[in-house]
Amino acid sequence: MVLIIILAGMSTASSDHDTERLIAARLGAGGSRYTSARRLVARALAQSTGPQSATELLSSLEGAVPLSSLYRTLGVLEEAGVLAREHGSDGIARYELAEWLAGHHHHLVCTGCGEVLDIAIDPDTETKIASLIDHIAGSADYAVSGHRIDIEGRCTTCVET
Amino acid sequence: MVLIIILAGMSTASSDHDTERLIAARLGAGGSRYTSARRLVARALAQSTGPQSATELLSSLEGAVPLSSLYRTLGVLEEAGVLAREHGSDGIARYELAEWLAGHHHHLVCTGCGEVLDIAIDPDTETKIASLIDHIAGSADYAVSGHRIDIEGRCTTCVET
DNA sequence: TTCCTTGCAAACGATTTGCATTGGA
DNA sequence: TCCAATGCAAATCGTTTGCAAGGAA
Repeated sequence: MVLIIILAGMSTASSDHDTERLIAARLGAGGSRYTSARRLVARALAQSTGPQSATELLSSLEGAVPLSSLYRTLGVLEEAGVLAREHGSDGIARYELAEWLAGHHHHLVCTGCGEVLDIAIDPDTETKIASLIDHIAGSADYAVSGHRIDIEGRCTTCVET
Repeated sequence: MVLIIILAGMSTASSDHDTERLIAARLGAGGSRYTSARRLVARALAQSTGPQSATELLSSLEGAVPLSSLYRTLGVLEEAGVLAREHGSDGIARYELAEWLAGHHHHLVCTGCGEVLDIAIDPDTETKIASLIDHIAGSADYAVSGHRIDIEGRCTTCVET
């Protein structure tokens, strides 16, 4: 039996605090400040259930960060390795905390509405998959550094239509 | 031992011919014609080693198809299920033959230059991975319909820098 | 004749950038 | 004080669309 866990963001105060400290340090190392706008964006992403687009962040931040600054913030955080950017099937960029902050996980993508959910596969299964993929590294003429698995399907809302 | 095969496009004349016939039928069923522009695009994609962007296609077609028509062609072919569209980490749309034409495969993505290579994992490994992913379907509240695996790494050119 | 298709140019929307202003160490 | 960060407006760039002309059945 394989278990998957829907990740619902950092939940304990201590891990939140930890994350903040790690981000501040990472930014500081690059000569950047952990300003309030950056804090707001990082917190919003730490609490989301999946990658967020700039527009989605804009509305959840309720105008606290103007669009151009939001993009610049996302750029800085990505540059620093705090965020990972990806593009869904709609071509819109979505951001989430990098794996070293959020943990290794995969995505459940709804082919209907485009919603993306973070999922963690149970360690045993993850180990098996990782080992299969590692084997592949041996035969590819590539310096393999990671993998990403998207599972496609329809969410409970979209499966009806 | 796990083998991977870099797919270099349809190579035999018979399978080329087959592919053309299948595409024509698929388009015809939807009331569309398999015109010369569409033929050119489909052929270019059938011969490529990985998904191609509109711009890349534009240059490989050497102006035979103007940009707006190219986009419309890609749209029609995607709509008909002949092509699959995806977005790489750069956010640019890339197209390739749908799996029922090209076969099930995964991608080797260079994190340096963004190049994407189609790879087929040997059937044994693919079966193992597919079965693990199928198991996941059992516990997710999603109607799972497929999966995609991207293996990230650096190609021989980019690994040096 | 009747639709489908094409191609130019204009429109769009997500993202980026120039530049003057603000703010934190 | 000094350099990073901000925010507005304008610019980019991939992509889409309106519309009139061309082409196949």
